[in-house]
Amino acid sequence: MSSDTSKSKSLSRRERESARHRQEMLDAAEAAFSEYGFEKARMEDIAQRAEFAVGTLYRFFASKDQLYLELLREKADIMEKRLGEAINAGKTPLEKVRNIFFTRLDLFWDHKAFFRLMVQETEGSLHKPRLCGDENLAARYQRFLEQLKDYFEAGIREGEFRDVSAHCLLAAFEGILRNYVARLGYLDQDAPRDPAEEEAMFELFSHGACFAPKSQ
Amino acid sequence: MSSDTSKSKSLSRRERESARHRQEMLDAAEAAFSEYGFEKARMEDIAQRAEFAVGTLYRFFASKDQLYLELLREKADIMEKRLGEAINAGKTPLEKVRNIFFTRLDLFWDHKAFFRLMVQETEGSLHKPRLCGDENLAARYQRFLEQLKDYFEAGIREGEFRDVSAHCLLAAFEGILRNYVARLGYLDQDAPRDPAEEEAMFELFSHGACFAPKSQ
Amino acid sequence: MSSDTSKSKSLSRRERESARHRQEMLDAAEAAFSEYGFEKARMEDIAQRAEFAVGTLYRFFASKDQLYLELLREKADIMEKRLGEAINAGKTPLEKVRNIFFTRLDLFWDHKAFFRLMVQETEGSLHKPRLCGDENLAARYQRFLEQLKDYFEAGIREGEFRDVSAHCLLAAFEGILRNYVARLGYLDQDAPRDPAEEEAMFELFSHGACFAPKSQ
Amino acid sequence: MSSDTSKSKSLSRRERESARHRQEMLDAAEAAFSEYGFEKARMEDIAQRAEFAVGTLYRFFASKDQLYLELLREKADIMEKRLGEAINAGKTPLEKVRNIFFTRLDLFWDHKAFFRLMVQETEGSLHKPRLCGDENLAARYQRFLEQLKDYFEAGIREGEFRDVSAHCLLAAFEGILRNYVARLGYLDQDAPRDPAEEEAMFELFSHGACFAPKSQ
DNA sequence: AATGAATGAGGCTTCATTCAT
DNA sequence: CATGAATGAAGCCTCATTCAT
Repeated sequence: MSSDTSKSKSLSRRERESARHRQEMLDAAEAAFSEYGFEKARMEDIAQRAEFAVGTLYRFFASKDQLYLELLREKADIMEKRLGEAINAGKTPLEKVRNIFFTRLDLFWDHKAFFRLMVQETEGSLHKPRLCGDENLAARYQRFLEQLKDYFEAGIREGEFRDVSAHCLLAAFEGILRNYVARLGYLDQDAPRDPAEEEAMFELFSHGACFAPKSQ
Repeated sequence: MSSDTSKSKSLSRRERESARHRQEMLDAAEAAFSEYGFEKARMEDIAQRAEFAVGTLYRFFASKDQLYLELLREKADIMEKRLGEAINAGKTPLEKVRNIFFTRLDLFWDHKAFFRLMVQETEGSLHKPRLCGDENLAARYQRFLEQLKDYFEAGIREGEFRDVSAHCLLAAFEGILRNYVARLGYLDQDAPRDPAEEEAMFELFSHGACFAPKSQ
Repeated sequence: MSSDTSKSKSLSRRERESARHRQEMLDAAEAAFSEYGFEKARMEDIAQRAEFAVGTLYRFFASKDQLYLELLREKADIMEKRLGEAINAGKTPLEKVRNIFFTRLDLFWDHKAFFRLMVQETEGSLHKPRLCGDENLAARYQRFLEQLKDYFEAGIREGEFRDVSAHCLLAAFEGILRNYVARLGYLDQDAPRDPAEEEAMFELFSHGACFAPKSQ
Repeated sequence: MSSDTSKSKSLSRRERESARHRQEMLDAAEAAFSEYGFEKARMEDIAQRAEFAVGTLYRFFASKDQLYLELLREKADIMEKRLGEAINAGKTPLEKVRNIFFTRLDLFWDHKAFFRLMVQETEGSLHKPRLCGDENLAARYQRFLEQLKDYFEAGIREGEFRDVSAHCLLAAFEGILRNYVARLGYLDQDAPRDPAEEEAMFELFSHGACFAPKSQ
């Protein structure tokens, strides 16, 4: 990854340019897909945003599908990395879960366009062929969910979570988080970030909407 | 709403046939859109499922967009009606909210294909032109959300809900419900209905994932 | 094939039209491919010649390749049929060979455009993927050549042909015939049919360019 | 024709390099065109085979068409030269014809890839614009055929050939030769050279497939 | 001269929509 | 009303050619 120190400079002028262009295309694609959705976004839209000709896109990505896939992969890598760190930073399961919650919100604010895209395309589409590349993104998300479920299970054993089936916890967690993000990405598009609200959402996840029942 | 008793009898042979055909087309459209998504579903797919010719579709619906819209409108009407009844059946805000939760689950199990469709197309797409017909479905959903928010606000005043901002309550509620439904519609497609699980989800909404803090 | 006498008339209006249109497209394709070659002929050229829109071609043929293939198949069927009859009409191997020679010339004059096409595309291209459909046309031609070779072998045994290896006879025969046809199809495009010349060509095949060596 | 001895020495280092590169490109083009055919061969294919960049091809050849043309010209020069020598080496018309036959076979075995190309592209394509450069290759081949025809005419006058119209002799000769070569270039691609077979083919040209008729 | 990234016209194909029967 | 063949605009992709380095 960062191992070409000496020679990289000789090969680099071109290579760096190339990498930058590739990134510009991915960014343009992110914007276009996010705005129009995968189907409606035209390769020419993307090319124009990236300020390249259509043909140039095809020097970097074999097809529209492939471009989409690489975009997802790139983002997934970033998120997996940051989430991994966040998870490690938490000691107890609850801490881990909490870190996941807020890190995903951080990620949302850093990659808003991409989350719009995810919301549009991911929700029920994880099993769509388009999203199933070699390293299957759906599977990646599934794996992440499994991991998350493990924390819930651990948390239950350790008495941090109530004794509800872990996959219900998971569903509630994901639901609250994803819906909150979807709302911010669409309906309240221009609302600024509001830490208090975020805290409230997590609080709702942990303690619910109602007052605690008497005995317990 | 329901019946035009007097006039229907004179024209009815024809009218009833026509209405039946129209319904068959809507059903076919529901199935096709749900399976392929809006963009990928072809008018011919729909025609075939409905056992009509393509041209015939156009006698009933001006365009693919319009067909989609009318499908959504039809379903929205059904849901609005049943939800209205459920709401009326509840006395307190909490009861209303609870009824909404379970009635929407009932609706999911009665209109699975349609919910798949909603999950695919709705989440972030409510503002998409396609969905914005004359009577704006997005607006309808918004109106429903406003109403729901009112119940939360009332519930807060009446001490049934904790004193969290109503729109956070709303977001948590919608998130948990929608995500649960999305999961059932996609990942666990063949799982049978599980009332205990549904109850658990609602319980998570009301009392959260963690044990109640001591003092409160 | 010819079994739908009674009912065919009711279904036919459309079906016959359809068959006619299909044939018009095949004819247009024959002309276009023959004039420009497969690669350079555009689907739009074909559509224009057939006086249809491009899209209409695709109701009948799945792709340009497929259209080409069906064209070849259609012609191959015609030729196989007529050649079969010609072969049967000959008693001795020599007669069969002679009949093949002249029937192929008949076929040339009846399907000039197609022969131009064959000359362009067939010569060395029989093994090209494009030409290899389900019923492999290259294989069909090969099979025909095998059959022809059998007649040469039989003719050798029966003393009608000189004792040269049959595949050399075959090569000479095909060479003379195909080259003659190629010439007529291209260089002397407007020359009228000349039976004397045809006879001379066959005579050259049978007795060669030089006078017979003395003793033999 | 052959050498610019004086001037070549001053510029030669560069010039020789340049000439060598040009030749490498022509060879690469020969290979690519021969394998894929003119249309399907990409300039990049050629560049890669030649181990140059695409742009460099354009320093030597103005266009793909031009490159093709120059390739043909180069080969045509070689062949014309060798055929000229072969012709001169023959005393009588028959000897000349015989020499042409075998020299063209020699040329085939020395330039197999090119003959594959010829077979693919030449047969009926001599009148194609692509092949019609300034010095019109079709015309060159025509001129050669005219010359060949002259030998046949002379041979007829001198009693070496039977009294058939010279252009029929020509057609038979070319047909046998070209078809034999096409066969070797495609179907029996890996067959080794077989002098006996070659002799048999020429023998078939001269004395035909059948036994001589009694009286003559 | 050499490079190879960038260009963009042009081809194939799809599919919503129309219309003659 | 029903039909389904026909239409043609629009999208994806390829590749000959150019040009800044």
